[in-house]
Amino acid sequence: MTNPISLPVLLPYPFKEPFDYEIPQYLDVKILVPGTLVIVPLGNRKEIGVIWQHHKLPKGLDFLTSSPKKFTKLKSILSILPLPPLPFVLLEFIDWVAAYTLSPSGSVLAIALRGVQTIMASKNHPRTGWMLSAQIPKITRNTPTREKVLTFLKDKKIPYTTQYLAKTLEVSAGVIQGLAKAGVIEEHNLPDTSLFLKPDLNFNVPQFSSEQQAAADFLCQKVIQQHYSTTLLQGVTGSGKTEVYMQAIAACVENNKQILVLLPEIALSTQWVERFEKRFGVRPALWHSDLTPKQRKQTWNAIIKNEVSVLVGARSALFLPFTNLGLIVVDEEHETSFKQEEGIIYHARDMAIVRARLSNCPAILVSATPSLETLMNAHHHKYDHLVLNSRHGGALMPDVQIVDLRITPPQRGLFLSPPLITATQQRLKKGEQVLFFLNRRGYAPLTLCRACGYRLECPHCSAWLVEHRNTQRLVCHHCDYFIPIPKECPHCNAPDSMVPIGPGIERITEEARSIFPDAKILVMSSDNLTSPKATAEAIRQIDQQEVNLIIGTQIVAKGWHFPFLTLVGVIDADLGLSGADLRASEKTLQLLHQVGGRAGREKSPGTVMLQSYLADHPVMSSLVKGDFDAFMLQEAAERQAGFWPPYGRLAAIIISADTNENATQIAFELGQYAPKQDGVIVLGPAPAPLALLRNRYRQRFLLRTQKHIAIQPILYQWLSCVKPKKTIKIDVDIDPVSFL
DNA sequence: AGCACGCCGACT
DNA sequence: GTCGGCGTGCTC
Repeated sequence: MTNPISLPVLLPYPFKEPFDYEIPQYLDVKILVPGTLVIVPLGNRKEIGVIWQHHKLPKGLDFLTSSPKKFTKLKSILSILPLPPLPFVLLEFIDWVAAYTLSPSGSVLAIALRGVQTIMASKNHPRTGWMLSAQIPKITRNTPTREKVLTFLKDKKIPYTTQYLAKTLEVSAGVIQGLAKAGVIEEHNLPDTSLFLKPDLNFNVPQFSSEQQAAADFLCQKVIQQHYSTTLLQGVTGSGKTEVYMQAIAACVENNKQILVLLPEIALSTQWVERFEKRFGVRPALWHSDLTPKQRKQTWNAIIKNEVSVLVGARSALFLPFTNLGLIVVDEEHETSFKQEEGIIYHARDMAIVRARLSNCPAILVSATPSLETLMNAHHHKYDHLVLNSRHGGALMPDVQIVDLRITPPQRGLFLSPPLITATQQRLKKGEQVLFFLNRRGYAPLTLCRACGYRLECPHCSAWLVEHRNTQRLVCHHCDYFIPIPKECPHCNAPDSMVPIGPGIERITEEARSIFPDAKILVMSSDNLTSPKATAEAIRQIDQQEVNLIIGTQIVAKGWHFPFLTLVGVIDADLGLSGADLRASEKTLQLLHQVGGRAGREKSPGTVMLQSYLADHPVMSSLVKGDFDAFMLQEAAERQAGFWPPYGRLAAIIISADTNENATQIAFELGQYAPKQDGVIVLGPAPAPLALLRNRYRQRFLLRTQKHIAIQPILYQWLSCVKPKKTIKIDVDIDPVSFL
């Protein structure tokens, strides 16, 4: 076979396919393997691209037929970046994700290159330092300053930078330059920071119960086999799941393979890193959107050079150029924040499994409350299933009680019921911690005029404005709109007539302050914990028992370990059950189970009190009985009948436009071409639940197919029937989890 | 994505 | 008459 004269190059921009570029004489074709990072001309600019290759995608995802080449005059590749090529599996993975999510592969590549781009911008060469030369030539002139430098470097095993030498030895940079010129010292690359030290596997091996040991052994076995597999590690809250899978990480490090751990939120990484450090004596590498460009570049480079063994990160870490991946762990697998909702819409948990399959390595999904999809896969033996039933260190599962608000309601206009107040007082008196949970930010979710009934609504979204008393504002939770709290009704001008309806955590905090005046209260919501640092500080205050009453939203339901917490009060257990969301029950159960799981994780037993008007709801009885799986199986049975996920495939099409007319018009047009075939159901068009969002009018379709029917080719064909104006956007959400 | 080109309104 | 708004289309 003769050498090709051109090669496909994929650019990190919304292009469906790679472009072809000629290979110039001065570049060796043999080193231009797929994955090689190159600079190519694009229009009148220069861009980073990647030598691509057409991958055969599995049935159902192979619908993209590449268009016949019409370009005759090709431009040339300009140069090659001095970096190892992207690993082959990453290229495959990018094409796979692009096809699955119906996005341009260039856009997916852009996620994978978010660490390399800065290399171009910053002219940072690898940092170098100085060491004594192997053979020291006779020094021509030996000055005191030169002597100082030589004495310092005498037995040094690592290089020191010019800057460091000049500063600590109080000599000028010229002295060092002079020594270098004379050949007395020579330049060496600095070792790539100490960020990526190898874990010490025996640093602190935990004591395991027999149940934990068996699970750890099983996972280690999987890691040693190095084949694709997925294991669900399901352990009740506080069962020591993390320690168990860290054992698998150890086995993988011993195997000299890389490990990727995905967490749903960067806020959790602080506590996770601490646990990791306690176990292995070093810190893992980190990857999330808050890294500085420098950290990003360092980590990316270290990954592609195979210098990192363990990396913990958020969703986008899936697209890092691991060359030698041996294990992927998805912790808190059920968390909906694994679903990326903007740009490329993908579910990191599902894509993690794809990545593991392509890399032929095991994946571990970890949760106390697995998602229905995962639980069903385990039940149908698609996944291995490990269960940890008892809490670590002999702690007991919390006692869950329903506070029936029909029988013991709070005082009028207030939200804490007498039983919860009494229990809280008892716990606080004993020196224990209490948590009030309400998944609602702000003071009150709705403000209305007592005189005319007018409700304050966001002008840009179909949503009420939420009062935030701390900042004296009414804010929209869907866009950045806000107004000062009005003194009079904007509609009828009645003075002092605006009243807050319903509770948010600010209001609960106010109530708690008056009922428990001596309590040391800590509020935890995304409003006051705006950085991982602030979150870490809050966790520290809880850990050190500087606070004893914690009032929080969603954020407290994460995998925190609060050893002194013994009572959890759920202010409104019914919240979340009202929506028409397919997953309303599942999500509520998971959330309440997780919050409840924060209680009684050490010596003192914990209690969970659920304030509810729906005491007979199956979700409530499941929580009381603690039979999570039974409820989920019941839920699954109901979905099976209608081919809802996980028994069928679901995709949402969201049309958004500048005017309602444009949105409905294009929705109508698309509706004309709706696919009609057996096993395929189209719902819509209908206004999306958030019919107006950020000034965009939204219409929605839901497409549901039976499991054996690939949904992507159908969508691809359907959507190619219309070519909307640039101002109208059509987004596809495969496997939607949110129905807004 | 970024950038050029092109067609309409409101200015030195 | 031009300057510049952004809607549209193209990049191998």
